[in-house]
Amino acid sequence: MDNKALADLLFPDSTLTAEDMEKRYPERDLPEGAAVTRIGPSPTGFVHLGNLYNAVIAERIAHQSGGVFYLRIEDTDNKREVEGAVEALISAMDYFGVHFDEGASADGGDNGNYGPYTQSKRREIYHVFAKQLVEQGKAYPCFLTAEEINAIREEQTAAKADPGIYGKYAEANRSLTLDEIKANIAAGKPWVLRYKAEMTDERITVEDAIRGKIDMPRNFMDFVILKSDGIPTYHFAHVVDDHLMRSTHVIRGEDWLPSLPMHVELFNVMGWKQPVYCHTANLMKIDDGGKRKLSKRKDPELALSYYQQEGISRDVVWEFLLTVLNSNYEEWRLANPDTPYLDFPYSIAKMSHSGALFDMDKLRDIAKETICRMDAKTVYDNWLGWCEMYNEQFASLLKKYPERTLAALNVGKSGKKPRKDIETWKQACDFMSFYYDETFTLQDDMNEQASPEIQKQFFAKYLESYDHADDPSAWFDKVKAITEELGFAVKPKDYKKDPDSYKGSIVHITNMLRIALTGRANAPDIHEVSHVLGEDIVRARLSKWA
RNA sequence: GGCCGGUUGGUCAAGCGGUUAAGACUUCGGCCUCUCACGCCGACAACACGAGUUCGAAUCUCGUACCGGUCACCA
Repeated sequence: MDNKALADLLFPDSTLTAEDMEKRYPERDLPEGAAVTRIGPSPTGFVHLGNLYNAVIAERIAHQSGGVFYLRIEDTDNKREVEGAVEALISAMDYFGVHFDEGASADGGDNGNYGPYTQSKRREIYHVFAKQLVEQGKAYPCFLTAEEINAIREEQTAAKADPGIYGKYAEANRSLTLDEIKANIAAGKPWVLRYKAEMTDERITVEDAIRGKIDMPRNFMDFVILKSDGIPTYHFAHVVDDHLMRSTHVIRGEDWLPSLPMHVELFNVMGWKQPVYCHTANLMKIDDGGKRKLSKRKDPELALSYYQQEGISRDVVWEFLLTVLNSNYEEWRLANPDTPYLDFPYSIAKMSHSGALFDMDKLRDIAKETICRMDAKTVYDNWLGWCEMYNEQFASLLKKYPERTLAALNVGKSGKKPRKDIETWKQACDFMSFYYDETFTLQDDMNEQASPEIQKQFFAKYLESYDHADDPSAWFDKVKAITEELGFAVKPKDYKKDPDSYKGSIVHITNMLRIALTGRANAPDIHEVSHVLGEDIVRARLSKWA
């Protein structure tokens, strides 16, 4: 077989050479140890937590080492493509604070010198190397139809052989003569380009940065490298792109592990240096008592859009991901409560090998903890940012009452034991609603605290003696005085011991105040809340009951 | 089924041949307290199983079981 002639027949338009490519995409000029990483999502329109999970790892590895982190769109499967998916992806990544140094951009353009960063635009690049493989006798056109392949598979299944095109099953197409191939092509028969593998029972070992040594059988499959439309499969595109874009580390889910031998094979035959592979564990979820991979159909919390809609802060998601990703993150966080998470020395070696269950309780705890550590202004800005997207009414309230809101966000923040009231921006809108007349609602029943007559008496007396300038202890002394006057126990314990001697306890009295002021019996400190609201609102809300 | 990966409390996990087997979340008690939240104290609860190596194994080896992934002209 004249390989050169075959290559020209198959790729008549491909005139560039591998050397041209090497020149066009030279080694990157980076300091020693700088990592080049990427994410390579396919634009299906659904951005999920796993995308972010791997993105965070790749971003950390690159930026922590002073390297480059880029975005490559892997759209070699046009059947799955969804319009607007790239924009959605970039904006989601942006929302969660993952920024690319180079790569595809939302407007369809490119950023950086190693592009195009969209695989569908790299056709001629792949063809250069595909042609080279044909010339070297390492690849051949295959005219097998889907039916023929199915028949082979059935035969293999019956014989308990490995399914696939290899060895004797590949013979028919491997041994086609140049003339036969010419005739097939002239007849318009579609063909794919297959890698010509050696039948072997050798094994390969790969040093995975997360899992350590991995021992696998060497590839013996004649896998497809170019589909009949001339577009490469993932395997071929991955190897060509990561070489040419000079990736040093490939971070991807563990579901790629089984195809690793193909990639190793390609890197070897091309004579290229393998990147460091980092196969991450998949996030799992409990379902019917069993563990399973998170699925986009069944698990809404898998979609990144879920976190945006719920108003789960970017920082919360990072904190959560980092605790899941790096086993020593929590420890570090405890020791460095005020250090930004980007200062955490992330390490691949500390990653878990097994799939972590997605734990909503843990996320909620991290959320409270994280937001609690933010100062009021940061909370305000983040919250407002979310409201502008998802809750216009609240956005306008926050903008109308910035000072009151800031003061409200500072309630219970001083001291060693700050309150942890806010989990999500959505829930914040609910929790904080009583600070604004526009959203104030009565949620608890005043009559559960005392009879209407006592309510009237109490509020009248309270208003009468109310001095907005009182400090907390002066204020509370007055409350106690009224409590006693009305025949209520000043000490809750006294009432508990001897309920018949009192009409109630001070708890009932203060709860009335809370309900009048906040609409609910459970709320932050009354004195503090009163001062956030201001004297006018306090008197207005209380007067209704007097 | 073949290949690959994984297996420490309910969940996430530390552990790297000698530990009373950390810690966090959850749950449940209790304390603090004008409610709630916070905080504090405490409790429950784990090395999948079986061999082997070793004076000694959660840690090393082998096997078994279970869970997961993957076997496309999808990524």
